[in-house]
Amino acid sequence: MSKSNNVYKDAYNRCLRLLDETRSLPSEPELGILLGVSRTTVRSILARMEETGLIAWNKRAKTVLREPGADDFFPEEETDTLAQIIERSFMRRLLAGGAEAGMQINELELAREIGVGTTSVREFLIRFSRFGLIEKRRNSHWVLKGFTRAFALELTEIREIFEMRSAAAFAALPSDSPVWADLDRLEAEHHLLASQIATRFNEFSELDERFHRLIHRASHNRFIVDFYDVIAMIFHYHYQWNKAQERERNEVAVGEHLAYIEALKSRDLGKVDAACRRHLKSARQTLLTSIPESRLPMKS
Amino acid sequence: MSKSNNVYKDAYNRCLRLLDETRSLPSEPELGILLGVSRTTVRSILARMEETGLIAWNKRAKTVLREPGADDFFPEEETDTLAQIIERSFMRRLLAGGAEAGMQINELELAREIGVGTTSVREFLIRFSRFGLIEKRRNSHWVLKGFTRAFALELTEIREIFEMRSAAAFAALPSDSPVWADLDRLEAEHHLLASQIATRFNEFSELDERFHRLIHRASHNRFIVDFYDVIAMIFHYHYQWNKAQERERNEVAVGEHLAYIEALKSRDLGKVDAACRRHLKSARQTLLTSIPESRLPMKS
DNA sequence: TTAATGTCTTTTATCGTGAAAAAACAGTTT
DNA sequence: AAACTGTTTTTTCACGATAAAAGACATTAA
Repeated sequence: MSKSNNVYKDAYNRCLRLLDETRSLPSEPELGILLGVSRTTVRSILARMEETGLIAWNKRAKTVLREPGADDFFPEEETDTLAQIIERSFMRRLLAGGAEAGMQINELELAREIGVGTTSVREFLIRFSRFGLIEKRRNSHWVLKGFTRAFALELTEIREIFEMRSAAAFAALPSDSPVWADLDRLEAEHHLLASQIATRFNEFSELDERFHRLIHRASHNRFIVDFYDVIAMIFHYHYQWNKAQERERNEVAVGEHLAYIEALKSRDLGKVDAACRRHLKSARQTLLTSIPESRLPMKS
Repeated sequence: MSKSNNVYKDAYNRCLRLLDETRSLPSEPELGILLGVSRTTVRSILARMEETGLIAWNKRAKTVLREPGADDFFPEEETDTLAQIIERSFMRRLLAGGAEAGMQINELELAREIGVGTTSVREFLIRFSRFGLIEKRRNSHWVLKGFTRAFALELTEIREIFEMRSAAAFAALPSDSPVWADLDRLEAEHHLLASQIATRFNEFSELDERFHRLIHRASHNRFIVDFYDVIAMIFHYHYQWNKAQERERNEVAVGEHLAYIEALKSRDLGKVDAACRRHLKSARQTLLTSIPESRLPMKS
């Protein structure tokens, strides 16, 4: 097996959902843009839809024949990228404990264990290395640096520097900038979530990321924007891993975000500074408490 | 051809230089540590040295028979890593002009042009992407963002934030920290270089990097330390590219470094701040003047 | 009994290959 | 003519294979 057709499968599933809404599908190029894939993939999708009797396809005419059922969809797990599969698998091992700092990472073993080629694992590790959790020994193995207290502190230190700057830049944006409308929209979403926090608390994670990314974008600095990838990745797995008091934590965070948004809208730099600082401090605290007391570092 | 033996060749060359200094070589493991390679490679080196009559090798006895001549060395270009070759080639194209922002990068074409496999090019591009000069379109090609004025400004903005912090942390280090000795050594090297600036000005680049890395290490933050890789990479090629007033520029920079070192040693945060700021400002200026006026950005 | 050498095994670095997906080209329809 | 469909070419993605290099194990010398 050379390359999985997950792009096709994922796009196919998304296309199925489109079928509910219309009587006939748009042109091939239009569908390509809609689904974010090439026309080649669109045509494969259409071909299968015709085969399974979902649509009648003749040149421009693509008429919907029936509503898609549950079996028409490809299984979720077949729509993931190899990179996603490897990352998930790797992070599970990393967070599941037994991953001592200083431990060496074996490409071949990882590849075999996950059931993929070594090239994909190598490429993943190279991409992943920018998160600061692993390091390469020249001409030799990778070394795990570990998800330690030190890591969390270094990460949050930079995060705080960057976010304070971005927040200040955000507040200084002219009032006709479109970001204010984005902020209003996010504020409304926060209010909505706050009112339904008891049942929807687990949706905060995604809102959190969108909110902070909006702020970081105001820095107009690619290094600051890109650094948020590190934070997002860590928080993503952290949220999945640490479910203790999740509801309470998220409720507090929503409140902090609302105060932060309020401060931004006031454009008062002092207030922005204070609100931002308060939120970042509690975010750091949350992250730190989830990290087990570090064992003694190994001799390298 | 599957893998070049540049590790062996490079280590061989370095080992030849060792031959001048002694009558007999140390044990295999010791040599391995000295050269930074495995014993397997050491044995290949010894085998060849025996073959070419450089040494007599019998178990522990490795006696030098003759001084190595110029032809004993492997050609310099055969000792480079593939990664280095690709990087150089890529940077040449990037800096040689004709590399408009927005242009797409073709892995296959690059690989063919350099004469290497696509895997190596892919891995290079992934590693290189953290420098912020290129970006990947999902499931598709890479896009060149260009070595523009905006890039230089974003880079220097972060550099300045990080270095000011690191410098302050450095100055706060206890006097029994070994870094002060390192600083003294670097200061002496600066003085020496200053006195011979007319002929050795091109050696500044390397000294510059060592000096700044020493300071950044005081931050004890892997993200700050790692970020210096971006700066080092840019300055490395910048130094090679922009030879205008090289001597003058470096002479000024050496002076600034010496003032900066002086300030650090005084441990006076105000002085450190001022000296650091002055140097970073002129470094930014130097970088900016070397970038051609940016053309209008392309429509994406 | 420690530390070296000699030998064998495992892992990394790199390539060529082939399927998936994108992109380019050519011919049609409106 | 503009936008679409049909067809062909090119590029990306991922694999298995192989030489270089590292590492582990067994043996021998000091």
